Amino acid sequence: MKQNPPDNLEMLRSEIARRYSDLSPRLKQVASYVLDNPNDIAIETLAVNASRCDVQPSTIVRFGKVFGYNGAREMQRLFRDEILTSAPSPSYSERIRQFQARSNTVDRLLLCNVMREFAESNIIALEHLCEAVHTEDLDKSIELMQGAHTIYLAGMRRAFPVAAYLAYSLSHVEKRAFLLDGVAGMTSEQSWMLGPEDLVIAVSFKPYASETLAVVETAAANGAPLIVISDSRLSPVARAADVCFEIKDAEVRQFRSLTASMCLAQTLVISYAYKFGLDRPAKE
Amino acid sequence: MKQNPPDNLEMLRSEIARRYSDLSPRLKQVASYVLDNPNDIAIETLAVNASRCDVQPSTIVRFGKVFGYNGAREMQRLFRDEILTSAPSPSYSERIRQFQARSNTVDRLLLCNVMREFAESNIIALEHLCEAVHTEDLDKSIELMQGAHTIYLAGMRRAFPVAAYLAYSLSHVEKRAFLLDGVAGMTSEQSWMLGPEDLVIAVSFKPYASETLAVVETAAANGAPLIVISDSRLSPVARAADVCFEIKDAEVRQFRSLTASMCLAQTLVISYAYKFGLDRPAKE
DNA sequence: ACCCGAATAGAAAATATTTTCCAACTTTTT
DNA sequence: AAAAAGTTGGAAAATATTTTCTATTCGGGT
Repeated sequence: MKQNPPDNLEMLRSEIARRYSDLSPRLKQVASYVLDNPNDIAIETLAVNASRCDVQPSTIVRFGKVFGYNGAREMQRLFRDEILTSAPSPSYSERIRQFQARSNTVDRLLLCNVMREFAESNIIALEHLCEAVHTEDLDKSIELMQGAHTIYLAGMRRAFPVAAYLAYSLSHVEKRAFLLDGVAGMTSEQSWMLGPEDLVIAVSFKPYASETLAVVETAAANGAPLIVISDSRLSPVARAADVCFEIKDAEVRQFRSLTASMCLAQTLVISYAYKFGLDRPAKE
Repeated sequence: MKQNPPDNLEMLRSEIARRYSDLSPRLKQVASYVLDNPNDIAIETLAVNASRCDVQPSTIVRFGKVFGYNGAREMQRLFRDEILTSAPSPSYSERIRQFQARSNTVDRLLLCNVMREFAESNIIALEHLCEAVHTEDLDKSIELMQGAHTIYLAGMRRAFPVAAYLAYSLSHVEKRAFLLDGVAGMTSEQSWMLGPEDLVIAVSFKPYASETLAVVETAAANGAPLIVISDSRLSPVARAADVCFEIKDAEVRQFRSLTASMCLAQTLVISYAYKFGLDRPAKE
């Protein structure tokens, strides 16, 4: 038995490729299956995988031992970790944790470090955003935006800048947009008029503002379509949404940023502008 | 027990969201864990997942049953299938190559590509930000912020979200902050009072808003310190600034984003909060 | 054709994981 | 304040999965 089994997938894969020709026939069968179907190895049981490559379960165990592991399970762990750390959704919280562990070792009060820390957290959030947002949701949103006579934007407190940005940039692509800003406490006066031909985009994060919630409820009651941008699909505002974007924005030392939300807002507006045929949206 | 448990992940996820508020406390814990960590549910064992969301294994089984399955295993199957079908797992480099090939030939208007393009531009802008901002400017800004009795924020049009965000987050670190929002065209009424003991932070980009310019001039006339966030040192608002940050934000298809500016804003507030001795800034 | 060592299949044993069940506890109702 | 209904923790039972072990097969060398 080998002393140092490969401890990451990439190493294991090349080791398998390297020794392939020395393997016995059955082990070759296993080898090619393993290389071709890493996800199946990660997820299915030994028995299932065995029958898929037409081999006994024990053969896979032997295969694992040949490459230095104590059994098939130990080898499977590598494939599982690969999914957890990289693939589709590189567990956002995990990456944040790793990043924070790193940035703890440096003097955190040096100003340029604070800046760097922010920038990097925001970058991670942006990378995550691309993976987390479903194309269908974007599609549906654009469709709703096209169909709307007027788009009403709701967002208080931390979400306010996002709503404001949406209102601003929508008017710049020549879409009637109206910010329910609650000036003079007139949110309800501003929102009673919205109807099925309109659209509400509500932005709301953790301590969900009651005004925003009220707008959402009015929208639902009046039959107005609703797009929600929030931090969880479990938020009270997400309930009645036709489309709900769940945004995990960067958090640095208890402070959440808006980068990812703003990026989504931008994407919505520009996609709308292009799809609507404005090849060159009005210069902002 | 329900007759038709959701038979694909997306359905299950929205069902969980829909019924969230009716669930018991422990089941809520499980619900948010499940929505946030689909991959862990797919791969780790019940016991591991249970301890991750601080619950007994049996609670997860109950959770599955509440949603109509015969047990946790049956629900887990959905998460596993998602991984198996969504990632047609050829080797990683292979996938990258495929993606690039696709995105070069394919309609660049495909929505996910628009999103990716934005995210990437913003990432580049953030990376640039770290290099472009001088530590001395940050230092000096923090000092000015500390010295100020009240901080006035000015920003119209595209810059408005940044100013709004600053106003919001400054009040959350217990700094008197006041947004000169121009409601009712009262900018000048709002700004005559600012004096040398205060501080103005003005945010302004290309077609420089006259209101912002007016605020800047009032500040200069009244001897109030001034920090400017703008897209050029040569902008009219930058003239009288004590500190001027020159921000090159991402531009995608004629549209400028605010990511870098927002990131700088965040940095200013947090740095201030920490330097000022609030080891734990008020939760936002 | 026979022997020998390596490779293999398959069943049995060991281990791990999930599910069930019930007593204890909490919350709500009366 | 007591009873009822619902929720929870935890241990025991059931199930599934992996690993070990041995008899058998296979293939090359004599």
